[in-house]
Amino acid sequence: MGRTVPKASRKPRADALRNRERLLDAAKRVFAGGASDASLDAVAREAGVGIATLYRHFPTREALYEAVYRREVDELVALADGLAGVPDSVAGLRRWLRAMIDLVATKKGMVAALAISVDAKSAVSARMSKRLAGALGALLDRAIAEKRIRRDVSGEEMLLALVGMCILRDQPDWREGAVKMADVLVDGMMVKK
Amino acid sequence: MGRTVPKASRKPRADALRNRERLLDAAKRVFAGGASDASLDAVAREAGVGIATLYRHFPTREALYEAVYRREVDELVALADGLAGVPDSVAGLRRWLRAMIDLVATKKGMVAALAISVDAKSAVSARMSKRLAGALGALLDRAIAEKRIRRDVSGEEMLLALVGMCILRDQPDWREGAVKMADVLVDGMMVKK
DNA sequence: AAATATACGGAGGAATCCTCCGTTTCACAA
DNA sequence: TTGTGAAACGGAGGATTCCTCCGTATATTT
Repeated sequence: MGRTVPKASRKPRADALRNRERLLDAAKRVFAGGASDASLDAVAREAGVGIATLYRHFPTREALYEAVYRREVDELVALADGLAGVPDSVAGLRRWLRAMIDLVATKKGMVAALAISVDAKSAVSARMSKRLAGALGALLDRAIAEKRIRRDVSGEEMLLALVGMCILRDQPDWREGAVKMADVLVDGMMVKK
Repeated sequence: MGRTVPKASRKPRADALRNRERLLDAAKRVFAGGASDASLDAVAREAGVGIATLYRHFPTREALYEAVYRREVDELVALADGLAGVPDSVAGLRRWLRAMIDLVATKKGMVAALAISVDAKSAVSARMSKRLAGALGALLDRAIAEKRIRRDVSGEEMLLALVGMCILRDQPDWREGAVKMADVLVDGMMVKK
């Protein structure tokens, strides 16, 4: 019996925090161009840190992705919150989709991360897409409540379609096409009147 | 100057043909469940053939994909030809999209193959998506000519969107969602009247 | 300063990719 | 048939990446 709580856990070590930051910076740098399939060894090397240290901080590739892109996901979620107050719900929806595409356009690595997060066995960063789907779902729900769009498309479905549309393509004209298709998607969801 | 054609090229060797077949069969079997990232060593092993033989017949992973899925692509192209004669052009379009999704639903490995074919540096099986985009483009063009859908979406763009929407997802309800989104896409493309 | 919990680095086994090269087999002609 | 050279074969092995194990080093606490 006695203390099932082992210890009053001490303060985290300074070198651990420092290395975590270094790894995140290195990962951002390495994933920047969309090379999200870069070797983790390379990331560790770039960070000037042993490979074991990387794995200790981020047990899986997805965990690293999640940490790297958490901030951007946060931003998108916040944006959705902000857009909830906009008068025109459909316009808000369109704006959010555009923001999502924009972000993806700059952080191409994130798309792959998202894809992996959805693509099977990744319970870890599935949370990332869950949150995005939730944010998008809220926007959809509002437009649905106003009877402006059909009600049988979930945030998750829409997000998958959007991400899917972005995931391919390396060409420069990439963004425009994605925006266009996103708009088409919204057009298709609007109830005819 | 006689024969610029070097030789009256002899008949291909029997063992070469046999091994090619074996490799294709093995690949079909191995890729069946969508495990299109299976190791090529495994495919060679399954075929009971040396790894070098695999690489000799299919220099790249994409070349193997293309060979495996050529038949299905042929079918879709043929279907598009057939649907060109259907009275309702938009209905034909919808039917083709559905067929594409159906095929993908059974041969999940093909999606990954397609994705890879689009995803950068794969000149080899880019042909596969080119042909599909062409087939789809023809259907679109017809509907455009009849002024039934907007004219600024290309076959390639639409295919990318569709494939993207399919590429994620492992859940059983997968197909229905994809069909729904494809319909939404078409709805969004129809000119309002 | 000593104790100890915590973190570090890198060696190294396993898997995969792909090439090189010596050996074997087949198609064709004599 | 049999000989011969072109064509195909197999698998060893170097390179890369993944991930774990474990001995060493260091920060925090007493």
